[in-house]
Amino acid sequence: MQEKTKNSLIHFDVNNFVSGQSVDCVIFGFENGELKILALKWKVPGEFWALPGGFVFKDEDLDKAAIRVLKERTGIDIPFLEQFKTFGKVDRRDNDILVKNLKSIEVNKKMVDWFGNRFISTGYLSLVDIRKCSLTADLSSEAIEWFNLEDLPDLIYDHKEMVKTALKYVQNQINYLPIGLNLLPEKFTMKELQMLYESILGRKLDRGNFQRKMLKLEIFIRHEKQLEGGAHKAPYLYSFDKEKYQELLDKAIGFVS
Amino acid sequence: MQEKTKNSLIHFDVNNFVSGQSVDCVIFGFENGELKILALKWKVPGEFWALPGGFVFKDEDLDKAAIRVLKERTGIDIPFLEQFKTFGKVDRRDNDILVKNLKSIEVNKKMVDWFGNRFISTGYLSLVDIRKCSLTADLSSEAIEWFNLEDLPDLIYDHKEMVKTALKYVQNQINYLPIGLNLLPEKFTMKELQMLYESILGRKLDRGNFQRKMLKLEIFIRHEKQLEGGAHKAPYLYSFDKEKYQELLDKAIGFVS
DNA sequence: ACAAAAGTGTTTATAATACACCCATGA
DNA sequence: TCATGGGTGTATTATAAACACTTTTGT
Repeated sequence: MQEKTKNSLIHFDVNNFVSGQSVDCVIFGFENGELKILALKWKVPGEFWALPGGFVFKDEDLDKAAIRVLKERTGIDIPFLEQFKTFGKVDRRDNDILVKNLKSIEVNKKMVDWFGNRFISTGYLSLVDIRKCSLTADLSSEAIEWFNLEDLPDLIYDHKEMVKTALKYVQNQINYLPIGLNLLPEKFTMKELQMLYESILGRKLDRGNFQRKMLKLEIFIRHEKQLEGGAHKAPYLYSFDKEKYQELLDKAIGFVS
Repeated sequence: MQEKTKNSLIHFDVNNFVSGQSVDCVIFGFENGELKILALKWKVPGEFWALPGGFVFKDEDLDKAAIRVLKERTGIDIPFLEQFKTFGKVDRRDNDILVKNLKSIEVNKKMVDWFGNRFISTGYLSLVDIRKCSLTADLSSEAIEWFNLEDLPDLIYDHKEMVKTALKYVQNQINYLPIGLNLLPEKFTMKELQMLYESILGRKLDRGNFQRKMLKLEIFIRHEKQLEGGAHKAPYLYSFDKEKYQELLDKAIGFVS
């Protein structure tokens, strides 16, 4: 894009956007048995981390805006994000940080007005396989990084609250919806799936019971054993039977209604 | 706030509002064993029914706006509404209806622009006791009415979808949260509570099992028998033990997290 | 042979479901 | 007294939870 300037914020035309409305994305990733969250570092002096977020075009569906914004800001290209809550407190944006940000870029009057506005932000979430994501921070970001839940840095505005809410949302969903299709590699062990569940729920589960409960769902295909491994019995490899997985999703959603 | 902006569409000053953002309320009521929904009829030629909705003041939290809008448009004064989803499709508002509405009022340029805008609307819901509600339609409404779910008339825009989504939301919640405190009269029979559940879930439940399941929650106070009644054994009257009810609410919410 | 982790089985407790029985009441 | 609906009991099945036993594998 525009190479001559260091910050892409300067170039966008506020007239193209719905004023006062933004979207923010909570992206959960899973790797090495750990649940992680994606954050961007602002290109301003100081340590300002934020969720990937952005604005909504006037002729764009809100859901579509979330997908586009995520793609633009992180490089992650996924066809669906789940809306989980809209954040509408008047003072949800911290003015000090805002001013700092504005000063760091070549502001014009219109931009100041735009950023000075009160914004209502709709939160979207998704769970992704970290290894399938090639991250590309956009021009307004200095860094992009996966953080473990426990050592997530301070986030600007109410973004920390967004993360908490998103996590609760997923924890709740996990009770009646299958999970893992886009989070785990094609083939995985039951141990890996269990670690995913444990990292989302934040507690240990019984190995035997977990295995039986999962297999009873009948959404798995069992493959040959994996050869590599430690000094122990080699575990089976599974993959999702995508048809049955989708059926279960549909059934569960239908059941709720 | 602004006194004269209070009720009528003609008088309100669009400058006071966040542009492009609205709230709509799905209010469920319960009476005579039937679940009902509140709708307003627009003061325009034709039959245009809509959910009670409105706009958000620039210095007002989104949650607060929903409470105020409901009060202004229906007279219902409740301290809390539950946000369930934000509707952000570009074409969610039907332009024909919109134009009809604009023509029926004394439009000025600013108003036309305002209503011509694309609006993103956040849906809020609540469950209320119909007998405790004294309804007062606002000046922009010709009528206000409770409708049975089955004979709900056509609603404008995407309001029918909002109702469906809200209902699913409540059906889902009922599985892990107690319900009924603000929906039933102070004293009620188990039969009445069961009818409430059945009307929300849309299916019959077993009488004996329902009773036992409820009583095991230990959130009820059992009173003396009701004297009136048909040719049968008089049922017990119950009321909610509000402390324990709240405890259960908190516990369930805490459990999800 | 042994430790480690996988696979599977057993036991117990709890919850869901279906339905049966008796009781109180007004007509 | 009898039909009606209310309160309660029981038997069956399903699910959850805790934990034990056996198997495979590399060292």
